[in-house]
Amino acid sequence: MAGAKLDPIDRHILAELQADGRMTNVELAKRVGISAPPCLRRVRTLEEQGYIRGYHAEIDSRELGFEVQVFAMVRLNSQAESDLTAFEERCRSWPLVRECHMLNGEIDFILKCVAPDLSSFQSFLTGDLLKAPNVANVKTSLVIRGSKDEPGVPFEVLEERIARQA
Amino acid sequence: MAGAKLDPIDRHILAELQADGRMTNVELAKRVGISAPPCLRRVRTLEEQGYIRGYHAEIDSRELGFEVQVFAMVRLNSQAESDLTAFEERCRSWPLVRECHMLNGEIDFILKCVAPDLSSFQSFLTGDLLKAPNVANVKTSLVIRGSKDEPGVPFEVLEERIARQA
DNA sequence: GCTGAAATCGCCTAACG
DNA sequence: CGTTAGGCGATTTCAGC
Repeated sequence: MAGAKLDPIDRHILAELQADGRMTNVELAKRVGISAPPCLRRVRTLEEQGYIRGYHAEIDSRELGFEVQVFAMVRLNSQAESDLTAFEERCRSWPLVRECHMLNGEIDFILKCVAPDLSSFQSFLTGDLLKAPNVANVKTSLVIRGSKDEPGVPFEVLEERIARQA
Repeated sequence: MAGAKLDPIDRHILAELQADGRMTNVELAKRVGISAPPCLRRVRTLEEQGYIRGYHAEIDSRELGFEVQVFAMVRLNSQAESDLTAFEERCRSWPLVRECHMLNGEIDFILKCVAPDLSSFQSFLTGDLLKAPNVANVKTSLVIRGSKDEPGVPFEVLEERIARQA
């Protein structure tokens, strides 16, 4: 099972840093029950091994004037690998597209977009996304309100699974 | 226009902390071109005013054994406000549901879920989500691969807008 | 191997101009 | 906003388990 190479302290460190990524190392060490130096070494190792991909401030995009959030469901004409990667590359170049996921089923890609207002989004939609090569059609849905937003790992589930198999 | 209360240094601080939330204050101060104490004061103010909602380590969920990501499109029978909030509350209680957004159009909610494997997700789907009161139907789409994942604010767009209106 | 203790170094964070 | 300065955290070194 993946993640089993980590001992309980490592998992505790990850959970704490996911909840508060700016915690000082001594505070982190106190919480996970070891002293500061080994705690710091563990954090560095977790970073090097790719368990921690980075640290980010969570910014309120609405406060900064991005009032609109939209999900766009995209269907392509061709699903050849080169066409898929070409579309992915385009998504990476569009700043209003914050996430892009390739899906199975009828929809090829789902995009999470932000925009200052509806008209900005519309001009992106008609001027960029719908004009991109190979795009067959796009269905968009406005986010009325956010109900839950906790990207990351549910450590409760992880611990439960590990406890059960132990 | 929102976000206009912030001067260029504040926006620069936000952009830097979004990119690296664990940067030291002196490093941050150096990058935005002021000395450390006023930089720290600005960060505290941005936190208090809600521009910064928190700091989080970005954890590789696949490395921790969550191999499956799924989008679930949910339609409810009733869209009365009390029924909507009841469903939102349920989503908050399900750890496998990491995001839940209320949408306009045919689909009432879109859920981003993670799970250790397909069978765990299936048991959540049939045992919890589909059995929840008021759920009319659920369409799920597996994430084949992630193409872009940069939650947060596109500061390039923000700066461009501010420059244009100046 | 791992941890923890001590010491150094650098950062944080007041107080003041 | 900058400078100063005292205290605290980060990080290395080294010894012990």
